[in-house]
Amino acid sequence: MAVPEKPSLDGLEAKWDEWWEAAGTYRFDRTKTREEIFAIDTPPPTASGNLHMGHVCSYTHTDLVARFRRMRGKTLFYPMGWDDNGLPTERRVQNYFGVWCDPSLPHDPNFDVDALDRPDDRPVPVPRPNFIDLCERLTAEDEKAFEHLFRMLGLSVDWTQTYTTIDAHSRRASQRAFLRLLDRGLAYQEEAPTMWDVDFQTAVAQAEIEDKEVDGAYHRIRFDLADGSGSLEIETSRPELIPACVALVVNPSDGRFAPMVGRVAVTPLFGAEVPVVAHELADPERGTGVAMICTFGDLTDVTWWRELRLPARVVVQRDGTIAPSRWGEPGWESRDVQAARAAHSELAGRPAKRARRGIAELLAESGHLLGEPQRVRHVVKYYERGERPLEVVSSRQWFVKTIELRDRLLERGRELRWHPEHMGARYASWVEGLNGDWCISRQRFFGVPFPVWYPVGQDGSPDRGRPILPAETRLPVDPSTDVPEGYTAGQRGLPGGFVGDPDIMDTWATSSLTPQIASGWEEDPDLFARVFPMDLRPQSHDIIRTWLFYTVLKAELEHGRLPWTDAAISGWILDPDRKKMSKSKGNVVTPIEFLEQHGADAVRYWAASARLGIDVAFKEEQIRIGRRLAIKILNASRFVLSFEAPEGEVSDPLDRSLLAALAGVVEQATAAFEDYEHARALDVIERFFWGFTDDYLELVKGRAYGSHGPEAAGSAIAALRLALSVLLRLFAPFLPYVTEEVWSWWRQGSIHRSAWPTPDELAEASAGGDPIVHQVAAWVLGEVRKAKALAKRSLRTEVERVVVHDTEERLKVLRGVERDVREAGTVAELVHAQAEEPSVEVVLGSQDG
RNA sequence: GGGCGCGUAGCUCAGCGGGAGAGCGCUCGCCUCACACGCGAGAGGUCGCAGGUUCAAAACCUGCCGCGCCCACCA
Repeated sequence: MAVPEKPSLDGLEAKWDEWWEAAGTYRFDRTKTREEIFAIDTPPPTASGNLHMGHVCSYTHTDLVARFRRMRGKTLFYPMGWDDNGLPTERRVQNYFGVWCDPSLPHDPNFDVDALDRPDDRPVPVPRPNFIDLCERLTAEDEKAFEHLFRMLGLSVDWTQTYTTIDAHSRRASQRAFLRLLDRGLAYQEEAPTMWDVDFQTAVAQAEIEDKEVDGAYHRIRFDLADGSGSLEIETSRPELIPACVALVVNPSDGRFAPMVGRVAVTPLFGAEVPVVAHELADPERGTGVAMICTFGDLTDVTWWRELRLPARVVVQRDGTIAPSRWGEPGWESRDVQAARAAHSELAGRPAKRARRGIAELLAESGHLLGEPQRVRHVVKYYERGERPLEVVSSRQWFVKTIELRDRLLERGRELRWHPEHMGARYASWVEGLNGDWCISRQRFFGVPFPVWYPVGQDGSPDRGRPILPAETRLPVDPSTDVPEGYTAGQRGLPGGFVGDPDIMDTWATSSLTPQIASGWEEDPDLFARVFPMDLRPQSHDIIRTWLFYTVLKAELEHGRLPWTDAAISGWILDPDRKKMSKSKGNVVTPIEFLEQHGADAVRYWAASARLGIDVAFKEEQIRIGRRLAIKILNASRFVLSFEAPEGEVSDPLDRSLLAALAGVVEQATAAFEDYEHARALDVIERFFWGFTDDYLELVKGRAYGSHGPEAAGSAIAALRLALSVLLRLFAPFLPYVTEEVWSWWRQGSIHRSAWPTPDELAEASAGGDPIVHQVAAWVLGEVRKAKALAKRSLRTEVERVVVHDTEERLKVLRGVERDVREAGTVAELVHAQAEEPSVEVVLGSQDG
């Protein structure tokens, strides 16, 4: 036993992190069976980003669960991942090395980025495999910094189980999953209108789209009927799409326009004849009740176009500009081709927004624009990282079937245990609102390529209908540099040869496999059987529709089951003004500073006091409170352990009372942890602990020092030590450093591998103990202290006499603890008086300075 | 428009059918042999509003107001 004279929190992080690493305290034990293992699907943080207090908070939440389960006897499968696959890394590598990824270049085995030929300042094109190497190299540095922070924070991760989302293993898993879906007809490619970002020039999925409210204007426009018998009016915020108009639509039940259905209107300026059609989705309440159908203004247009079998006249190009005029060609017939060309030439080449102003002028001149455009604020779809509104563009993309699985996915959502429970509603509303299959192809460069080649026909064009696929054993492949079976490299791109699919997968196509990637799916069947499906997915609520949803989807498609049983959803950390913390607002504080300044336990205390699922405002004050608690544990422990372990056992009613109350705390804390209510567990434990130090310790101090003989002292000391052992273990998940430090003063091994306390281990020592005893004693002591404080006297002041008025029953209880109360309150005489209403009279002694 | 969550002391929040609570902050006092990085005490609230259920409502029901988020709409 070595209790330091002046215990301190300083340096505990470095000391114990090293010790735990050396001792393998958190190492996974793969000899255990599935039932003995608790497996966590740790969120891989984005490399090339920054870790902020939100990460600290949510990763701590997960660690609390891990440590609790470990002490409950489970072996933890608690890996870490780094998400280095995606746009952030791509951009960072481009800027850092001054390169860009060109998948058309062949892999260069002797590539050396420092020896690149740089004739000017322009970025240098780099083959994809080499670009991926650069990504791995650069992100390795981030990952080191992240690991340092997480270690310092005390995450009980098994660092030997680390993976990254761009490494060969992850690419293999992503490609294997894709090939299997393809084989089963669950993945397919199709030329179809999809949401398209005109700046990044890639297709995007519904999950990556966000709404933004922007300025716009409604233009009221007149369409004349072809036979000259009248006209219809529509309202649109996108008049530049008039050349793409292929029909006008009204609701079939709308009596106002019933006679119009089936007739033909003429588009203003362009003179194209378009039918007036009817469809349920046309809303009689909106605008004029007549809408123009364009190819394509939004997804409703796509639905109309598809269901009503309308022709396509596409005018918006992939870069967001208006295409050149094609009036007069087949499908672009006009009553006045010259006029159509003239009008179109005013728009061609312009970005949509500028074309809009141009056409508004033309419409005003021609008299088709009715009144002034009406300025409005309206909602437009944006790519989450994009700067311009999304367009709907027709292109060939890979899709994964989701719509036909909707009911099963909803069922899985109900099967999953959500913490907090109401987060399940977000999943359900997302799944219910899905409007199409998952578009998984991206026209980007850095990411997992599709493991697909196409034969090139004699005309030199690839036959996308007959993909050439690699055997699973060849994965991962990069079709831009690898050659399919039966071909030679020289045949790439030539008639009779082959060509690789140029696209890469949505980053979520890989992230959605984290349970499989971490578990060694198809590569380590033994490990897989022991940890999959996992127990817990921890994550924040903003990525329920992406990470959580796609992971459920992939597991359903591949395994027909949930990838985990429980999902723990963390909230966000807001700055003290309750605004979301973000880099752009410049209110992000670096976690490492807080860890250095206050200590990991203090920071963890702050994180642990936030419940799952709720957004919390960041208060540095809360961290200081955590530090205070850690220091208090240090000092209280030093005091308790300053007494030699006694011979005797717990016999005093006060001591038994305390331990009985503690047994109740153990029960409550355990139940709270089981319910993923770590904040409630901490609250219960902490509340007891402060009562323990403020009241119990003061009450038994004298007795422990031997004021009433060795037997009485022995009872107190035995109770103190037992309580300390239990309390340290209760605190261990929250404050791993200080509890380990104290544990090392008097126990063998790591506290984090010791057993979580149970009421059973307190049963004998607390037998017959009644919590009321401790309460009565603390009450009388409190009244005595109050009298001293009100008299502005020192707590050491002698009290001449205390008269306690109370019921016979409680006075009887008091008798049993009287000596402790008198000693703690320095009371000379204690008198009992029976009464219905409890009260305490305190007579202080003469002034004693 | 639909859904979810939240409105309790100056601040952050717990309580969710029978005493209105904690911590911080504030005020006053205390070097008491574990701790002055501490200890003790005090002040401070028509529990968003209005109805209803109940012997009893901060808690349950209904409606309203306010805040946040998710989904949908984007003619």
